[in-house]
Amino acid sequence: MGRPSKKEERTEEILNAFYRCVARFGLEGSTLERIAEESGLKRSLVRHFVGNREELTGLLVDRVLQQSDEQWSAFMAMLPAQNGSHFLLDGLFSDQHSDPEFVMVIESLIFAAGRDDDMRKRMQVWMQSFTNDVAVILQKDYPDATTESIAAVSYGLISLYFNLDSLAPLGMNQQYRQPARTAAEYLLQTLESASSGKGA
Amino acid sequence: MGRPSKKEERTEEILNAFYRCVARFGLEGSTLERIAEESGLKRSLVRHFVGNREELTGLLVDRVLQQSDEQWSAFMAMLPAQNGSHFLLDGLFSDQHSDPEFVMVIESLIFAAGRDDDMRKRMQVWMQSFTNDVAVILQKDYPDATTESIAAVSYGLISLYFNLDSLAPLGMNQQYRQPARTAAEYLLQTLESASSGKGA
DNA sequence: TATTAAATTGTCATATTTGACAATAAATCC
DNA sequence: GGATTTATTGTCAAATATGACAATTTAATA
Repeated sequence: MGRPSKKEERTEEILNAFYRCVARFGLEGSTLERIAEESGLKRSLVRHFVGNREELTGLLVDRVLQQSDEQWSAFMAMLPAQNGSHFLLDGLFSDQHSDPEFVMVIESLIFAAGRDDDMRKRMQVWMQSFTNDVAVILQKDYPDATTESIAAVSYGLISLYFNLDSLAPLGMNQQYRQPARTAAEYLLQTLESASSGKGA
Repeated sequence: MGRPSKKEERTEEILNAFYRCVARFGLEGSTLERIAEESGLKRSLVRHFVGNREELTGLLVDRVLQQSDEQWSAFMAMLPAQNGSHFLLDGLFSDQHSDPEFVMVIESLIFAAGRDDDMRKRMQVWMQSFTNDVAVILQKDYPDATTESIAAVSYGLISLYFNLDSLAPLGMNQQYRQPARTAAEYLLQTLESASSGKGA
């Protein structure tokens, strides 16, 4: 009995508000006051439902990494059996798929990870698995490529993609997306020429 | 007459302390208290010599960008007439030349630039001229390469370099430096094959 | 030594952020 | 309606960051 709990919905609202705040003000700039205002709730309620600042950020990291994994898994599932590499480029470098809020949140978390051991470990794992997945995709298209070249190109593609994120605060994304994509294609071509097989 | 002014030395000490604080705590985490503690001065003195927070950060940005420009200019001046591209790779991707503190400060400034119009403009100019300089170096070695390919490879090299910075908070630099350099070499090779002339 | 200009110290007021908790209101079940 | 559980509001205290300024000390010169 008793009054029905709104904990789940409220937690959802609060984390969404937190997410938006982090995208705009960074993690440190996202005070409980701001989160409360953004979610339309009183600060006391934010504390009541989610807890203190530490628990709040923990839940946000959970949420962001999980959503990122889900979207990435969905993307991977859509990859064609052959030629997934070029499909990957479309996913990483087309204007349409870019999400400025997500970009800024990830940037904020990476930045904050520098001063938070737990967060750093979790982001490391996240980044590592991302890199590995890309390597697997490449290896499938270029089975004859060496491990080193696959690793280099994987890291290269991810760098080109992430650098668009990193420089996002400077607002030069529009200007840099095309060269980023072209450079990514160059890297892929490197694997083609080295590989004997079925490179696209 | 009167007591001799220590403004210059003190300002120097304070900005150095500020620099170290930003590398460790980020810009927002570098409170006047911390800067004072780090410099061994009272907070009142920090205010006395440098001014309020806004002037302080303005001076720090001056300092960092100027030092960066100086070092970059010095590096450019050392470039050989031919084959500067490979010399560039050594400069960007060798362990020895990496400066973790500088990396973190630049990261902090780029990040903060997202919420500071003046800083953003200054960082844009800085980044732009960096990109241009790289393009000029490449064009000299690969005169037959198209403008697009030069732009793409320039951005690619810079991405590989900067991404090491961006991921620095995750502490994976050691792991990623080698693939970064290999990918950079791949990008250069692309220009070689496209160019008819004197590529190394 | 007296004067002067600057360094240095110390203090007060204010705003912000956060944590803790009491008090009230609302919804559900018996 | 009464009991119970939770949402919701409101308030107080502590910590921190900053700005402003008075008071004192120090080091030069005349």
